[in-house]
Amino acid sequence: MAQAETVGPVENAVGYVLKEAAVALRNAMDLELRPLQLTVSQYACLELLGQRPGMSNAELARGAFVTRQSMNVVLQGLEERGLVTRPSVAARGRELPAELTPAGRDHLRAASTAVRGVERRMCAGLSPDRQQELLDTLAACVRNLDPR
Amino acid sequence: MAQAETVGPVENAVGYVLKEAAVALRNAMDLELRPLQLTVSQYACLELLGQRPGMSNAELARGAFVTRQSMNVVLQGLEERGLVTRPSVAARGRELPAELTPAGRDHLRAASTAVRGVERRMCAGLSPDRQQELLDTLAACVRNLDPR
DNA sequence: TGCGCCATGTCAGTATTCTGACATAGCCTC
DNA sequence: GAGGCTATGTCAGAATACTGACATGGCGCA
Repeated sequence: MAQAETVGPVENAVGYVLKEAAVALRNAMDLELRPLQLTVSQYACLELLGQRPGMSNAELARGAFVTRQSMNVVLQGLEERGLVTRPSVAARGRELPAELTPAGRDHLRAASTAVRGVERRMCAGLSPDRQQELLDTLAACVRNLDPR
Repeated sequence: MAQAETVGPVENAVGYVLKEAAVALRNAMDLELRPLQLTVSQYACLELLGQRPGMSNAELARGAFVTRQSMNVVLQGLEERGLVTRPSVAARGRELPAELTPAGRDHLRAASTAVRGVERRMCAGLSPDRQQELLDTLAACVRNLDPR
């Protein structure tokens, strides 16, 4: 729309569009998860536990890109609702391996379907090759930023 | 690494990697902007104003993907530090067009350089064509999610 | 064995952002 | 001109995530 000025409009900056896409995805997910009474963070926690039961709080935090403290709040909420269980005492070290309850698995199944629908909608019109390249390119960006 | 289970590991989901990249970028930007005493939101506000002076609070909020209330807090902080000015009364309607002060322009120049360095690092090893395709693909994702 | 080092869980406080609500100004239609 | 509609700025409150700090458990090395 507008002509490039000194350095170019923000709309053409990779970082800007990346942020825009992430926000759009989050909003769309939030909308779909609201009927299930789940926040995006809570869903992320359930999904991670569904794919790898027994993850500790710290592992879940790293997997969901939040701090241990934040993830602990999420876990407490899920525990109170009976979707997740954690042993009260650590069997080894200090880690408390979390697991889904049957109710948690049910919730996850519905949430996972909803989220997968959002992803499908987001990638509509993109060929499998193009989707794979998006995945690879984003992974390369992460690697490039990771070291420092 | 791990074998695909029922639906595949999260690491292969577009949404997951998108979030990962957005977080990595935000952290990297935060690290570069910290010496300048700027948060990412504050930088976004300055950058938008630098490219289009006179934007209102609501316009800036949309441009930075936050609410009007959040952007207002950001603007107040920048105003107190003398980086941004706003008229005390609206000349037309209720909009208060914001503009950079000379000090704001100086800050923006330094911040912009730093952020551009981060983007360059993020896209290191990606051909111009690949960068453009990333931009286009992300824009397509945004469009696909936007309607609803 | 003893020590330093790192990771984990947790407590407390802070910061940032959001949702909800309200009054007001411009615009459009009747 | 009157009324509805939308957009804007703003106030208040809640939710969420963060930083800082601490004690504890496992691990490696002298």
